[in-house]
Amino acid sequence: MSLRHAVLGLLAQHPASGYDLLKRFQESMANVWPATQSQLYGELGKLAEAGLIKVSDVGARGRKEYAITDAGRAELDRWMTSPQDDPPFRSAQLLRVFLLGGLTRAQAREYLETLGSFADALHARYEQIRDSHDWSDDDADFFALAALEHGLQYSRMHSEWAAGVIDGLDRRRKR
Amino acid sequence: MSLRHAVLGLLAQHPASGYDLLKRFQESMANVWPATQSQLYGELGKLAEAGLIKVSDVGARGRKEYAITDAGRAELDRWMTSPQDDPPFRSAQLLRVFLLGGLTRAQAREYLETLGSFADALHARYEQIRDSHDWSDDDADFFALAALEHGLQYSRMHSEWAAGVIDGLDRRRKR
DNA sequence: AGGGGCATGTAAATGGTTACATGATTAT
DNA sequence: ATAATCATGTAACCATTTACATGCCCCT
Repeated sequence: MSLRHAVLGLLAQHPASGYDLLKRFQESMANVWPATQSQLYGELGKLAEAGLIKVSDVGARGRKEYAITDAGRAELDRWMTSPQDDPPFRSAQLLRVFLLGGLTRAQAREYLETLGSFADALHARYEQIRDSHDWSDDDADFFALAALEHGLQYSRMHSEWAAGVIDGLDRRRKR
Repeated sequence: MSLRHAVLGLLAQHPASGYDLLKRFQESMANVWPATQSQLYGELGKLAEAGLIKVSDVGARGRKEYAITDAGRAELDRWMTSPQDDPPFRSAQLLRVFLLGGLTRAQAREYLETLGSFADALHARYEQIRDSHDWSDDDADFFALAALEHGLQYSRMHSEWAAGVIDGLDRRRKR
């Protein structure tokens, strides 16, 4: 149900076409909630059918501009204040950690090193976004930066955690 | 594809019935990859049909014990060393952060406080698991503790991050 | 005239959620 | 006897992924 609300939230800022939304989406929210082009167009259709958005203009090349309706605003508001029914946290990386005992020590160590590298690469990517984008001081950018900051802190933590587990493994081995 | 491999990984440790697996699963891996009873039984059926596991024994009350096959071991091994095609990270909580600019300052602040409280509650739950469970010093528990440690670090980081954003919001307001 | 970007969709398959449904055994 | 626990499944629905498919408009 989250993509639906992401779309609703973007349209609450101002009307846009699917194509517009896709671009705005991919360079911001897609980092915390990936979605494909087909999914986005699918949601637009469903939202329109449900009366939460409506076609506000039709332009060249069949471009359809959508605007949020009052019902849509109400639904968005409901969702914004309901973090308690968000989908649960899932991580295949951590799932694998539970099964590392079935691998050799060398393989387990290698896996943890890979996780560390992934986290470092992600951190670098986030830094690059932070430094290359030019941020305004409006609310939207303040919150986008807050989300980015979360990514920076998390990738750092993740990398350090992996290093810590490797240390623990090495110490274990020596006993 | 991850639940499938979680099941395979548990069966690689030793044979078990769906019912056994469900219990082992819910108190460990379910924290990083939730799954329901129906899903688990469904996967067992599909895995058996694919020849990755087989029924190794049938007991009272229609109890079916499953064991991993060689093909299953091969598939597990492939997955264990392929973190690069894990499903992407998703967080509805962070998605909402991007849309906080559409709320009043008070509402945005309240939302961030809620996130902080959720994180604190999660941290407490993890501490409780750490302290109430009695851990052996075998590999399985070493890695389960490593995953738990990740949870502890993450919930702490998340809470502090939320507090930091609230601070930023308050400072912004004063200018 | 042709290429790149604008613009929208459909279909099939897979995975996850929720709700329902049933029955056997064991311990008190 | 009866309640708790053991034990397995089905069905409908929704979300996500992947692949396919089409065509217009603008700039050079």
